[in-house]
Amino acid sequence: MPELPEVETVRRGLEPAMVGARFSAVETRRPNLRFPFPERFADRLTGARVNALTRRAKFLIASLSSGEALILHLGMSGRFLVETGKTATQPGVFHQDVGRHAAHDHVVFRFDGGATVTYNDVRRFGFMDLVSQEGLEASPHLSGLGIEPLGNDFHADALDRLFSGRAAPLKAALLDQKLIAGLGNIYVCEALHRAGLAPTRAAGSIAGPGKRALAARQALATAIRDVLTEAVAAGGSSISDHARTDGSLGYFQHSFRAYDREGKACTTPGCSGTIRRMVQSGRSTFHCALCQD
DNA sequence: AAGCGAACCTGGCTGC
DNA sequence: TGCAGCCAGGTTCGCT
Repeated sequence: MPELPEVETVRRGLEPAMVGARFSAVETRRPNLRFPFPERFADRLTGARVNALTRRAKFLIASLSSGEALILHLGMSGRFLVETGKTATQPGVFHQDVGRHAAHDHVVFRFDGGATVTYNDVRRFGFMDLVSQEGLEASPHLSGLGIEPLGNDFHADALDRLFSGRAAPLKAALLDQKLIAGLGNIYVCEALHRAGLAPTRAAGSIAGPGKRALAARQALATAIRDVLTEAVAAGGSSISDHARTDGSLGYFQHSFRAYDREGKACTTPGCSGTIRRMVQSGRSTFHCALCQD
């Protein structure tokens, strides 16, 4: 499910229920997700108040009154459901379509105001960790992350610096969280299509002093920022698993120009090409061979 | 060092 | 209807 726009959508959904609230009870229904839960996970959370809920790349970070920070990652299929005290008796879309969801409810956070936040993750690639707030930036999960693509430091010059000398294809370089943190398969495909750049092109080819390289990295920086901003505004993309915290669906998938459009006409104005699917480093790449080069 | 493929895990869809 | 095979938003590990 979740790339940056989906994680940001989840953050905005969790914020009103969690920030300012105190954990009254925490229930883990299995010993691990992708990794084991940290020692005394429920005990360390219970009684702590959430001071802030922020996002770094695809990570959610809850700053706690205990001095610790709760790090959350949704993996491929992680989702949260918020039930406020008032509507707790009203089943949401989230649990409506079968028991499959309840079967994969792995963690339940209860808050003193009566709200419940349930974490559901079919494939269990997500994880949760607790670290001290002082050690947050240096923690193994966050320390190696690259720049935020929606941050002020992200622009064509940053791409020049990051991609210089890189032989890896643009697709792989953009997926590398150590360079730019937050993009995933969908938005890399979409950004490259918007920028008119072939996914197979060497990342280093858009670095350096040439005019064409400069134009290419400016186009790419703009495309990345635009597609992420539009996707956040749409509440993310709902392919199969992603849902917002109230169970409703994001709708950016209706705006895809390349991803999952194999065989369909390219939508670039004036282009008569067709979207093709190829595999790069084990992931599907969707692109137009005519207008991306 | 960088880059690629496999592994982690479950479920949905396609095709025989 | 059943079953095998492929595919899925991410990250990490191990082998070139």
